[in-house]
Order: sequence, then structure tokens, then C-alpha cells
Amino acid sequence: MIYVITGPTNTGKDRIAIDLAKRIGGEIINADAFHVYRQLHIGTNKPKEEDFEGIKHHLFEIVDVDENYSIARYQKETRIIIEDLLAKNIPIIMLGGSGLYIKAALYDYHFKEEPAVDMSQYDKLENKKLHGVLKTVDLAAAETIHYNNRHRVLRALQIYHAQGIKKSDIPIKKDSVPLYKTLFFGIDFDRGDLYLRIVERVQRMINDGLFDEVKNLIHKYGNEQQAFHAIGYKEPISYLLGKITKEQAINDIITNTRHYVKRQITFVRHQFDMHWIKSVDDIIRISKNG
RNA sequence: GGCCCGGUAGCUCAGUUGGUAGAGCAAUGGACUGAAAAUCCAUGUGUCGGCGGUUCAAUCCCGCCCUGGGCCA
Repeated sequence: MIYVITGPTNTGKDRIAIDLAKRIGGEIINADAFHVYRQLHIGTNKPKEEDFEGIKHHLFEIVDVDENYSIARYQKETRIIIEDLLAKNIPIIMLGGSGLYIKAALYDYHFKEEPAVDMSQYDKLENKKLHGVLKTVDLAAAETIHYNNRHRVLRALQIYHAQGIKKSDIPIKKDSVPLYKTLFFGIDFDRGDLYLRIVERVQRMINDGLFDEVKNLIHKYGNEQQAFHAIGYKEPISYLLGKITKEQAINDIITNTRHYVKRQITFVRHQFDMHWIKSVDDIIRISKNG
């Protein structure tokens, strides 16, 4: 059985996951896209190993910030661990708010080996022109991607160049079910209360030395790493580069976290069959009934 | 006490030569297959400070009042 504990950030998922692991003898697989990085701490609200209380955590602090981790790699690595734990009959707890990571790990998502391709030919094309190029190559994909969503338009083109297939030809099952026996849980929280807790959390991060952490990181790794797109890093970097004030950076972290929470709720609400719970007891009860 | 400038959406503000209003941000809803804490889409919000007056019609003009800021006394 796989117990997924996901949903918005800052709701106390870590505590619930460790308590559940103790109750059922399970192990935790990290499903947070930024807890895979060794050097990110305060800004990602990453738990410390001494807080694990002896519970095994997989895929936690496995790469350096100058590596570009990806969902394809996560899928591959998670599946190996899942198969291993299932074979040993150890309950699995997937813990984290990165919904798409969970989706790719547990559902029939397809990623092929993909050579690097040079996409610089598209740098100068403005959004509508770029979208026009995609139309000539993969009309079906172009119709589902808004022309302003440059990131996705480019990815569809990249799939075409690197894999030689159309993105729209990758098999996608609508209304698919997980590959494994899985239950999805999120912690029930009033959104207004959650928004207030975000302010407290960011204040705590500042007090714990977030700006020093970021300063040291960009000193060592530069400011252009993919991992630095994370909330809690990109805003202090803007401040340290002199683009915004420190106060603005702090406010931006709060606002961006709020937006993130909203997107997490939307994703999870529509992608998973969620059970909204208050305690570990709720999880135990639901898993017995199910 | 006198003079000047303000009071319009949750916030910052625009605007209407008089026909009851609109931007940005916030908020809310949504999309999501190799950056996902990413990227993108959609949608409202209103006693236009209050009370009177002029007018067919006032958020706009006039008077009084309340209120914030500045200058003078």
C-alpha cells in the first residue's frame, strides 16, 4: 500500500508522515521537488535528519544544487524504490507537495531517453511566432498550449527535435488510475488560517538566516541554477542583485508562497482522489475502510 | 482659525467637457507528461466620504459637513 501525503505546503505534513510511519512500520519517499537538493535548507523549510526520529527517508538530499534534477529522473528513481519496498512488504509513505512528481511516479506517465538538443534557434522568436512554428510541427499540441505559455511551447518543440515524435502522440490516459494500490491524503486546513501561517513561517525563515544561506549559495554556485527558481531563493537573489529592496523580497516570498498554495490545492483537487484529514487516526481509519 | 491638495474596488491610483466607472496588484476559478516552489489562462469586485442644491439626469457643477496631508497664523 502507498500512502500519499500531499496538498498545500505549511500544513504539517512531515509530522503526520513520521507518525504514520511509526504506526504502520513504513518508510518515507520524498515527493518534494526541492528537498532533493543537498544545499537548500531554510528556504525550502526542509526538515533536519535529527527530526526523522529513525524513519528512513528516500530521495532526500540526493543531488547538488548545480545539477538539474528532473521529473523523468524522479520517476525512474522513485519506481526503483517503490518496487523494492513493495517486494519487502514495507508500507510506503510518499510525502511532499510536488503534485506532478507524485503523478509521474504513480501513474502511467512516459518519459523516454532524450539527447540534448540546441534550442537557441528559437530565442529570438516572439511568442505568437514560436507558437506558429509548433503548429506546423505538432498542431494538436499547439491547440492545447496557449501561445503565451512559452515554456510549454518550447518543450513541445524540444520533444519533436530530441525524440523525433510529437508531444501529442505521447500516450496520455484520461481518468487513469494509479499503477499501485494508493490512498491520497491532504491535511484539512482553512485557507485563511494557512495564509496567516505563511507570514509566520517566512518570518521564521528570515530569523533563521535565510538571506545568509542564499548569499553563501550564490557566492559558491552563481545565481542561475535551476534550483534557485524556488520560492525563498529567487526573491532574496533579486534583492542581493540590487533589483528590489529587502522588504520587497520578504513580501514577495509571502505572496509567492500563497500563490503556490493555491496552485497546489487546484492540482491535487483535480488530479487525485483526495481524503482531507486532521490526524493520523483519520488515515488509519480510512485505510481500513478502503 | 485661514489657504491649498486629497477622500473612487481589499490596496495604489486613473477617469467621466454631467448620461452611475477602469488599470495594476491582491483575491478567486482553472490548465498541467523532462524547470512543477516552474509556466500559463480566465473572472469579479464599487452607497465614486456624508447630507442637501442645481439639472430630465450628479461620482463629476454649487453649498455645508466629516476626514487625511501640507503651508500660513
